Amino acid sequence: MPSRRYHHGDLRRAVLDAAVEVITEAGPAGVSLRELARRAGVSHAGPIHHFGDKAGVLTALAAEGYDLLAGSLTEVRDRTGEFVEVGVAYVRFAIAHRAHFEVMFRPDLYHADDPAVVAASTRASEVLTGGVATVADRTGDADLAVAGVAAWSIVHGFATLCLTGALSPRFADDPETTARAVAGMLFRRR
Amino acid sequence: MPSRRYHHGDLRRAVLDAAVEVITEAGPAGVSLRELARRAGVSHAGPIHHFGDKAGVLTALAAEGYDLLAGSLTEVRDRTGEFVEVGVAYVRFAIAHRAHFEVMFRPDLYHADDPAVVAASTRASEVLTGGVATVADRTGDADLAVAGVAAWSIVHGFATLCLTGALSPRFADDPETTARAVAGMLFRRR
DNA sequence: CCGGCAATCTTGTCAGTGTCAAGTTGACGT
DNA sequence: ACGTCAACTTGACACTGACAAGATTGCCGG
Repeated sequence: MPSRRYHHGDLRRAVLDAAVEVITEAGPAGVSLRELARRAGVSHAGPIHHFGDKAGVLTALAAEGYDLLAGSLTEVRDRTGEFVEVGVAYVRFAIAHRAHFEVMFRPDLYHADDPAVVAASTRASEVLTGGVATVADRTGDADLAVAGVAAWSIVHGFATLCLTGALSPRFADDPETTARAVAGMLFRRR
Repeated sequence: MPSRRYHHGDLRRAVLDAAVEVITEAGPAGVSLRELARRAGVSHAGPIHHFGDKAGVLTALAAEGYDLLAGSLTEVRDRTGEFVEVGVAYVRFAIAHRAHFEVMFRPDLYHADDPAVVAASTRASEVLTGGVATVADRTGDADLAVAGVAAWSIVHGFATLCLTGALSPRFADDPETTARAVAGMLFRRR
């Protein structure tokens, strides 16, 4: 068994997977290029060829995260047609893909101006802020754009508070249900 | 002028101030103990005596941040009596004390179980979640605790999105006004 | 006044890290 | 067979966090 072939095969993916592992275990601050290389079974400078530098690894992870998020939100919107469920899906994504999420909103860790990242993040935010038009604001006269920001804010804030452990266990233990209740306070379907 | 006395005078404060500077310039990831020591004008191991380790510096910063936040929220609540303004104050704090705020909600960067931190953070969250009782939920029948989480979520989310640069300039340029509108969508005074 | 003493800061050192330059391997087209 | 180029290795350098040991200083009791 060639446990150490010269060419890895898919080092790029292996490094990203290792990054997810490490971040899950120790947070984004615990990531080191050399550790990722070790887990992927290559020499310490192997990953550089694929990502340029450390920030490049996290850039790829952020782009992948925004892509997954946009896809997930779109799917839920098209399947359920209920805007509140899109918000719940946002929270579900943050918890299921915690490592990605924790990197995505730390622009100081990666190259935030990367085209792939901005494209994917724009796509995700548009599903959220745009979908607002499909529900009734409970006052009926609010600015739709402001409502979009409000929707994004409330689900993003809830997700962040969940992940940082700021919420009491009563809410953190069943985040999806809590998220539905919280999001429902802001919007409700017609 | 003794530009380099052996005893600094208030190294602790100088290091914390330097940390705020660095974080403002390069984010929490750009902080290095040695750089802080350099800016404070002491040798590379000077700060360790006061903070134990690098995480200790950020722990002190987080505790200070939660303290400032709790004080600010309490002051606004007592002065204005309007809950929405407490939310606006939360956002104002995040922007005015960006460096503190960016550390506070990254528990992987510091000793999150530090007594001073948990005490101050509890104090701050209680002002927010507790103040909900003073306003009317617009449906009139929601769980107050859930409403507290919603309030915290929406202002925290908005603050975070502002700081990460995720919002369009139209909203990011006057965050306080936008925050008032966003918070007003969730609650309004009786 | 003065002698220790503890807090404060320095110096030296170590393993670990990010990044670059140069070399090595191997696959693939011609 | 041969060149070529991407993928990876090896080696090096400056920087970092952490620790140990030493130097300096303010201070407090006598």
